[in-house]
Amino acid sequence: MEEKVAVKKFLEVEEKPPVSAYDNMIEDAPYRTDKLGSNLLSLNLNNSDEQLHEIQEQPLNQVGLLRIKLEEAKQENQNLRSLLSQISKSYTSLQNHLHLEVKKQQQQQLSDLQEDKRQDEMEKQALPTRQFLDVSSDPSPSHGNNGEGMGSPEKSGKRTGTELAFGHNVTGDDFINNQIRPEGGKSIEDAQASEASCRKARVSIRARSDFSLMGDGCQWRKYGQKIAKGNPCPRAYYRCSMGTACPVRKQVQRCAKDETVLITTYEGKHNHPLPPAATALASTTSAALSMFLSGSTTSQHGNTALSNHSGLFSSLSTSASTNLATFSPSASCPTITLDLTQPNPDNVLQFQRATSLNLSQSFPLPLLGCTQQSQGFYLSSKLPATTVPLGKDPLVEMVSAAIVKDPSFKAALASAISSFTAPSQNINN
DNA sequence: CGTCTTTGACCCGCGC
DNA sequence: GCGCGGGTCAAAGACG
Repeated sequence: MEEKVAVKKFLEVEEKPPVSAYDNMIEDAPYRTDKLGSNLLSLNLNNSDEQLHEIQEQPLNQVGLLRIKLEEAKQENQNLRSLLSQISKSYTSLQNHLHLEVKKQQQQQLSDLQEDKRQDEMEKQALPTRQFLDVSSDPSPSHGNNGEGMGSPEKSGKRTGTELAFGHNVTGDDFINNQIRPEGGKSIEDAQASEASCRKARVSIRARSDFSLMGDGCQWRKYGQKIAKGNPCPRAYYRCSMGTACPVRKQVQRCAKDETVLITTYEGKHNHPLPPAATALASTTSAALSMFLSGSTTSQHGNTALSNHSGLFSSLSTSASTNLATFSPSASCPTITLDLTQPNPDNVLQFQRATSLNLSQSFPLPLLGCTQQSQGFYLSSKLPATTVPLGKDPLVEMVSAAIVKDPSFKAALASAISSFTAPSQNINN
């Protein structure tokens, strides 16, 4: 009887349906691990002769059924063990790889900085001539004639993307302002407009889900619902209810073409601390948006920062070509759409690489209130080649500590990730 | 009784 | 100016 319960309990863990592609993956892993661990333990404990004898006294069909289930559980147990050892191996090799790449990256950054310094010095030497040319061709007040000397007023404007990228105290808004400022008389208005658009910018996530809401770690209060034109499915409006007067809103709507696809659009900036699950999502989405914003700004203005982001941007652009991430820079409200309905894991990883790169290399844009640079999905065989050292991020630190401490957590995490990378298989089952 | 959801009314921006 | 559509408000009802 106890064994029956144990088997049922064990299977219960596997039956727990994934809520959505994005749904509290990390949050869920410890739960699954705990459950799996305790269930495996109880299975082992119950697998005694005494228990078997007890089972033999039961009607034949029940015993047979239980035996089959027990065999299944044993098989599952074995699978988990092999998975665990496999993951341990990959983890070790990944860690080594990461250390190597981090070292490489640091050396690269150092040489880049030296190169920038050299270029700056050369530009300073050439400046008198250029300034003369600029005054005749460009009436912008920011170029000379402002009585603040040659170098100083341009210092903020002339900061290269590289300098900004490694200035850790630079906010997203500062970054954008700094990028725009050197562009002449309209710079301040441009910066303000950019700031406003940034505040209004939206991140839209498409994910397959049978549920009417995507679990994102935040608490939401519904304040309206509307049938939008061209879509029979109603659009629901939610406001964040975690903080007092938090300005963050989200819209949830099913896709008109495919009702299994849930489109969640976030707008605004949280004014309160977020739970880890929400932080991970917020950082991922804001990183994607910030990259697109910086990419579009730089491409418009032809700033030097482009060279530093081109890799990231092209990487995301490639994603865009596979419909993973698209950007609609509508004048009032730029929106980035992250499509998590694509089953190809390469796409997911590609985006992952781009976002983590951007987060670590450029700046933490707190669009959705992410003040920590926590990336949710770091464990993959295609780990980004260039990231901040593991351990700078509290969440990453926590996860890696958990991995080291508790091997079963690793297995649970792996299964969570595999369910994430193959959403079409798992979510709808 | 407090909190949350529902839903019709209202506001506002945009295009014609 | 008018109509349309998206977004928000707020009263009423549901629920625990």
